[in-house]
Amino acid sequence: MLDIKFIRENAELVKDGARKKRINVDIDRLLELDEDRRRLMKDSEQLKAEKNSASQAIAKLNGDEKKEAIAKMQTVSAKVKELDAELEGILDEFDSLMLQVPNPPDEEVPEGADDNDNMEIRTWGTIPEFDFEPLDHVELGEKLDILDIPRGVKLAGTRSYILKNEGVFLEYAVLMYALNQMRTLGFGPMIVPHLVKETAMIGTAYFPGGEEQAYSCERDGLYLIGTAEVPVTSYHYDEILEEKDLPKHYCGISPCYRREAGTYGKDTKGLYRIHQFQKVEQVVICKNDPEESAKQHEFITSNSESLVKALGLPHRVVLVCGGDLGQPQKKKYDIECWMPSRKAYGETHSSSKFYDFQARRLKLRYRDSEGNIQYCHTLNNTFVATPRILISILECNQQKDGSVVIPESLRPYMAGIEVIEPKN
RNA sequence: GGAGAGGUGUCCGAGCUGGCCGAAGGAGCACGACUGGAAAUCGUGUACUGGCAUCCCCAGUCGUGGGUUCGAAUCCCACCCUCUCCGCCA
Repeated sequence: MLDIKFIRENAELVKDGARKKRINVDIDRLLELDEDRRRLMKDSEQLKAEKNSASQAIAKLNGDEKKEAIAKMQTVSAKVKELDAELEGILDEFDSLMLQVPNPPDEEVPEGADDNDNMEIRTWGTIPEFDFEPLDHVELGEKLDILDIPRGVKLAGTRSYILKNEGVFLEYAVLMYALNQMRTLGFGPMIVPHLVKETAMIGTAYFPGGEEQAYSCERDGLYLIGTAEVPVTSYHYDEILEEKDLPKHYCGISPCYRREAGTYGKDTKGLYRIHQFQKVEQVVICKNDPEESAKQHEFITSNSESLVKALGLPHRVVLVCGGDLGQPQKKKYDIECWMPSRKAYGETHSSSKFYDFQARRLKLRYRDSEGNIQYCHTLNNTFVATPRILISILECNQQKDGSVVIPESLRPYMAGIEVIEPKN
């Protein structure tokens, strides 16, 4: 959510931002409603002021005088009610429009319609070439007896899977390695609720709009998180922090649940797009300052780059174009790791900068050095998400004999396993 | 699942027989005094949101939404949330 004042004073910028993001929202209508709203508020408030001072006086009156004054006030009250009713009608439309206005993207965000127009910023590593016919991760998983998709589907439907044997160790090794790195980078880890209230979903700007993507537990009014970003960013919901305590660096580790509604037929093979995965997520809460936000954004992005480097995975960083940005983001980098079976880079990380867009909804504020209340800025980035990252790890590290060599950095967490040998 | 208690400012906590209550008191924080410096002590200030182009003033907010009233933190109704005890259970 943006500040209406900001929209009023930067109408063209906001309109242009919406255009760049390919989001349709009637800013002119919003501004029109804003004017009506302020006019009605002013009128109503003036009457209320009259009423307030009159009722003070009434307390001191007696008899007929009092009766007269009361009668007079009743007509004023009626008028106030009329104005407020009119105001309420306007506010409904005003509020819903406000929730739809997208955060205008940064200047350097490229124009574009979808992920094909994302801009490659840098690449790392050399794309592996095999002197044998490489397998994809599904075939590898079966041969190594670490992945069983058919039985996962049997139990839980499409986009389900079962990791087993060394696959389990590999997944937890990735997570434990990530947690370890997070610690040295100064991020405080959190295990958070996986079921959250609607306020957290709205506060982080997943709702309204993303309801279809979330699993909901109707009976309890709770939603399964699609990322730890939701509970971790909401951690300080409705709080006023002290500037000296910022920035806050947190990381959440959690399973993530996504319905993937509307993606039928897309990425149907293997572990790329699934309903349930695990993730270590970086979250930053910092002060209201574009420079600081930009600095933190580069920081969390480079953190993840160093992780995939340590795993030895060839990857690239792309700057996400306007049309591929969500409503709340100011700017977003994706990190994409090489996935041999796709013969392409596949998104493994998503690094987002929000400014105060989420913080406004979350009532997440801080007191600055002058004692003024400010909305915080928030950012987040995947640190590692598995099993998607396993696609790269397995496929890039496969050997001619069908075995997979575990990256050096993961071995301390692998219970002594250095190579996963084929069983089938 | 059964029974009860409660939701007030950055935090804790009074008020709840309706009227200078946006709210006592304490903690915290800020500034000042004291000090070589600090602690302690003393003094002053300190809720949020919005309107106003913002020092002043005005409106709203004591879980949320309605209602009663000239006037509600205080009375009534509905909903949400939290806690305690019992039961069940990892």
